[in-house]
Amino acid sequence: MKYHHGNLKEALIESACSVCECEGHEHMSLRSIAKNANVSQTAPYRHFKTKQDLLSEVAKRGFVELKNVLMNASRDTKTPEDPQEKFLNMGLAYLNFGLSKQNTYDLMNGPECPKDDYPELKTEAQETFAILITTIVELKPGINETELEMMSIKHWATLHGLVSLLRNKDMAESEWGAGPALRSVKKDLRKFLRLAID
Amino acid sequence: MKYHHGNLKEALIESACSVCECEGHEHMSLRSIAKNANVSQTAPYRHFKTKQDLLSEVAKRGFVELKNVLMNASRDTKTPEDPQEKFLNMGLAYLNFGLSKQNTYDLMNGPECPKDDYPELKTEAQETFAILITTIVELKPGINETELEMMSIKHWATLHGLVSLLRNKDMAESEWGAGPALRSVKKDLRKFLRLAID
DNA sequence: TGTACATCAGTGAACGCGCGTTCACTGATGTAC
DNA sequence: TGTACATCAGTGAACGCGCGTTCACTGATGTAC
Repeated sequence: MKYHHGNLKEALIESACSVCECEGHEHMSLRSIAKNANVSQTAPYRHFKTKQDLLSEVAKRGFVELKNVLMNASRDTKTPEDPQEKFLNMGLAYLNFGLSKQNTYDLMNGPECPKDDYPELKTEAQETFAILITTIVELKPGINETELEMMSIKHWATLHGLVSLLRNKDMAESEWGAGPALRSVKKDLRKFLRLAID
Repeated sequence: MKYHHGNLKEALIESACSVCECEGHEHMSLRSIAKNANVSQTAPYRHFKTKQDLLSEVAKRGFVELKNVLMNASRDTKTPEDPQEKFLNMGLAYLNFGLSKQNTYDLMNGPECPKDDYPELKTEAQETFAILITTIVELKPGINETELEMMSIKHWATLHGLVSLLRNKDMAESEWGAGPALRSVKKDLRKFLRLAID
């Protein structure tokens, strides 16, 4: 170990991203992030003014990744002339991200990093939403402004809500009520999404 | 103040409910709940084994209230022969609950009170979901099991997701992207729900 | 009805923990001359 | 090229806070005789 790390800022962000997924975003302490980067607990203060500054970087990277995930899903669609299929793939990619990066997803959407305090974070979040809208416009060409807004929110709410329901252990593992339903939805997400998007 | 309170258990639960809404469920400390009930910080231990036991009581009451809210909405529908209208009113009632009792809503759906550890809480949660299902069956009579499951999850996810999106300050107050859309959805929730339920 | 006593329902002090942050410091680096 | 020195990027100790929980206690209540 050199005394001067060389690229500690980057290392801390990566450490924070990893701690976030492993420990959960509400258990991310500056101490554990520093320790995980093999550095003293006060070292982060050379690179970030506050803990929140570091967390917002994690959230920002989350949006960058989600944006890429969505764009890739759209690009890789076998039948690019079929906007329905395109949106379906994007929806699946969104769900997949939300389910595999749960804690990051929460941090991105939670109140811990107020987007008004972090312009870059805000931009990334907005651009992510923009991808969704763009695809919906393709889905229903000629849609008017109000309808477009409603459709966007509707689809987004469905995806967002589904992420939340599917990861709810209490529900998913229940033998009654929501449990079986959630399991059968999970078994064929594509089929479910097709129905949800109509 | 008498030394013996008389009904401290009930008073503590009510205090917890009020602290939950005022401070947020993640800031509920046993100390603040006790203080809010004008009692020493250790008094709760005469009535609850752990903090979690007390919190689960708050969540349970949340479900009881939500259940009532949903049943009332269904019962008070002017045109009981119109299941669509009935479901619409229930949806609005659900949204209203989620938006006005945000912290309780989070506690109910969050991981703080694992439902498997609190059978009564689990029962209440399941019964709440059951009301939703029942109404959907009326909505589409003759619907088969799988479709029913999908419809339930779809509608529930939409409601759940919308609660989350609408209370997101970052989004709702944004001047770009989701902001305007969310505001226009909020302005006419009924219209939005009609579209979302199709 | 009066009293001794077990039990119940409170109390304040304290423990031990983890946290964000500050402080005075030290070792490494780079640059002016 | 060598050296003095400013600056940078780390360090460990400590502060102050809030938390859940435990402990030994005390005041109030109810009940057996």
